[in-house]
Amino acid sequence: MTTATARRTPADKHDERRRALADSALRTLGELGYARASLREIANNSEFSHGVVHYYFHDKLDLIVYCVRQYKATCVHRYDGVVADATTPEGLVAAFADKLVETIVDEAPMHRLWYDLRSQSMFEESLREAVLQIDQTLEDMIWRVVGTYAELAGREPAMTPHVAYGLLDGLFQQALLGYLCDLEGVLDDLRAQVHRLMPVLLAP
Amino acid sequence: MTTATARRTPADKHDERRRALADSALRTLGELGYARASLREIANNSEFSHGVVHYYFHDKLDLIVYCVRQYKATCVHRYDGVVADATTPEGLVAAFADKLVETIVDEAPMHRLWYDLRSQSMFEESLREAVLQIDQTLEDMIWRVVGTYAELAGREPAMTPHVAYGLLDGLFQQALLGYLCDLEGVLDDLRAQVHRLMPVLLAP
Amino acid sequence: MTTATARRTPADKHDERRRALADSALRTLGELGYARASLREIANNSEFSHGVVHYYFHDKLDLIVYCVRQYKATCVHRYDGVVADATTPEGLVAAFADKLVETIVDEAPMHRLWYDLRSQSMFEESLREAVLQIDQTLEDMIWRVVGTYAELAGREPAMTPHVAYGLLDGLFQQALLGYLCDLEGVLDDLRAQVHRLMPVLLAP
Amino acid sequence: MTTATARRTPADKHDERRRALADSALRTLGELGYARASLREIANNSEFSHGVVHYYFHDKLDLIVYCVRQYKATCVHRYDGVVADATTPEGLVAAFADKLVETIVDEAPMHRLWYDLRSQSMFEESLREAVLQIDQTLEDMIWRVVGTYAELAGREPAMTPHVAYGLLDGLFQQALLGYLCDLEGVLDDLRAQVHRLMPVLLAP
DNA sequence: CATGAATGAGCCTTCATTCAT
DNA sequence: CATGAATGAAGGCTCATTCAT
Repeated sequence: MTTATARRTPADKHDERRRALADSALRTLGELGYARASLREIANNSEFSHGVVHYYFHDKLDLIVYCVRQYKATCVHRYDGVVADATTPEGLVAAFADKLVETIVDEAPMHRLWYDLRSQSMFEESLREAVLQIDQTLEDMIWRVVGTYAELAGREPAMTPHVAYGLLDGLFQQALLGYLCDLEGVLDDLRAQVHRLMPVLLAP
Repeated sequence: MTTATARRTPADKHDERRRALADSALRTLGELGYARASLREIANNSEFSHGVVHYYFHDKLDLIVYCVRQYKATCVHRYDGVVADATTPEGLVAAFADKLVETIVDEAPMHRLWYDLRSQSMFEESLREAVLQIDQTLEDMIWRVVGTYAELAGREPAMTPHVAYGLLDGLFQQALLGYLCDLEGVLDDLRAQVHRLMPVLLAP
Repeated sequence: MTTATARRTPADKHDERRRALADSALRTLGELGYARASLREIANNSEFSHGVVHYYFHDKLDLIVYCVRQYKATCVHRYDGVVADATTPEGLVAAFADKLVETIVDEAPMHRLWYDLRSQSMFEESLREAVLQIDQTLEDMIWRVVGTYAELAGREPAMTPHVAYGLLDGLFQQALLGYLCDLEGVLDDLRAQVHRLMPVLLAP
Repeated sequence: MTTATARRTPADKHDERRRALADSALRTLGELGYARASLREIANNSEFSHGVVHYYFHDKLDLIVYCVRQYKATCVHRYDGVVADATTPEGLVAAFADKLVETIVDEAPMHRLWYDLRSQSMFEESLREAVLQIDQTLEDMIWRVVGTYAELAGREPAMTPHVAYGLLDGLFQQALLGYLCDLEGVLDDLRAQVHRLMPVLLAP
């Protein structure tokens, strides 16, 4: 029987280290982007030594994919509360839009890192599998929101999950870019856009 | 009298050279992306020497911005024919959707380069001005399509140019990624999605 | 007979061009020093084209030597007035010290260029002849001051021209360095030092 | 118990490496001067690889400043023996003059490197602090000689440390230049000049 | 004569990766 | 296991010099 105080297996420790390393690396990666973040810089900004990175990750690609996967794994639950707490379609839309705006403000570096990675995957074959997987979980996440919205509204979604995700992601990306460029009003615009878009996603 | 074949001014030659250099560079850039395409590689894949790149461009950023601007300057007229030739709203949508699919097939490397550049601009301040400008011209381009579509349909657009562009760009990006990942049916899907989305862009 | 309006010979024009080019180059050279001043930069900061430099000068060394020679040729007469106008030994010393201070303020870039060149000559064989020649003319210049001073004082110099030049140049160089480093009081110090040193140069 | 042969700390090893690297670099630097000595060449002329130079030094400036500082740190004790062993003023002067001549012969490359660096500092702001510091230690060194000389002679110095250093440095520099130019008699001249100059540095 | 386009060697620096300790 | 020293390829960029026009 495994008790709470049982000695962790080496494999556990290995995984834990990877997680901690990735957590730390995400800060640097989000700040500099994939190409500009050197492994040395990543190690320097962490509590780990330079060599340990290659001990726990095969190479830079391996590290970044792990990092983004780990980050997106938490992302995927960002709207769980929104979905769970919603009682009216309007309320859900409002909470969802607020959450979108909030995450742009709070986690802009993480989001731009994701878009960076997705862009790189268009060039780098070896990134594609991970990117496609992550994109799918994001699509699922969005679809949970849209599905709940449809239910609460008593209507049917008018589009596939893929389209719903594509549309919202396009809007989100534009807003993120605008936010990073210090453009005025992009966050309020995003909120308003989501309010107007959501009803359109449902069949009349 | 100055004929069309009159001696070109030195400034003209200089511009012409930049254009030729950029044309050539776009091939390598589209193949490798911004970070992986070294100026040496770009020069090697062209008829120019290594030094000439620095003779005509101040630095790598200058080159890539010029390249993408030049490419996007032609992009911007891609749908001019679609708009000019359209006689019915359905015809315009069909032609527009076809053109979107066509450019994914024909110019995928250029499109991923653009998304790469836009992602990098989220990290690199110095890219932002150019990216914002280009994004604006693309938005205008899309708006000419939507505006004409509304006119032919005798209805009003239901959203701002910015939103229309954001939505379509989101779809386009997903399709491009799917295409590059050899996913089945993404092109047909894109076509279908556009057919379904366009009416939604108009007020009832 | 050669009139004032006679056509200049090609050789004259050639020399004139060299002079003009050198005059212009001195500005850039004095600003950046030998190693950092590129021929392109020198040409850009002049009214001449890039290629013309190699037309009138064999290479960079040739140019800089010509430049410094030309500058030092005028330097050499800097104290002519001091010498000619002096009526008392004290007056000469005062005027000489003032002139030394003045030239540090007015022509610091030229002086540091000279010291740069002289340092480089310690490494670069091909500079030595020119440097030695210029040093000799400077020594002669200093000696004219010291000689006149001795005459006015009715005493004999107590040291060779070489030593007199070495001592004064050492002081001057320290003052120049201090001046360029924005050290306080270096100019007044130099003046005072010269006042105290000059009598020492004469036999009791 | 920690013995003298105890394991050196990593920091010690790091410093030791820097010292060894600098020692090696000084050879190339003294041969070619600052501008002409590339880091590649410096590495090639050492037992170290190219990359290691950048591992231990931040950049080229960092390296050269460290090198010259290290060299001058030993310089500064060159006349300690002269000062310690002197029993008569004449004896001190003779030993001092001999030592000056000796170091020109033995370490001309190092000395010209110093003058190169000092000249460059007139152009390059970032060198000034180090140059000023080194100059000060040299001034102190000279002053220890002059002070002892005054004591032995039972007289007072007639000038400030700064002036004494300036004068002697001027002479030394001329002698170094002459020596490097293979001029005849410069070393004997220097010796004689120092013999004549030293008494002048003292008040009557 | 004069221009400035073109060359290509070479410079400083960065970096992922390897490996002895 | 972990460290950080070491490597060497590669990158962006500068520049003196050459040469066709």
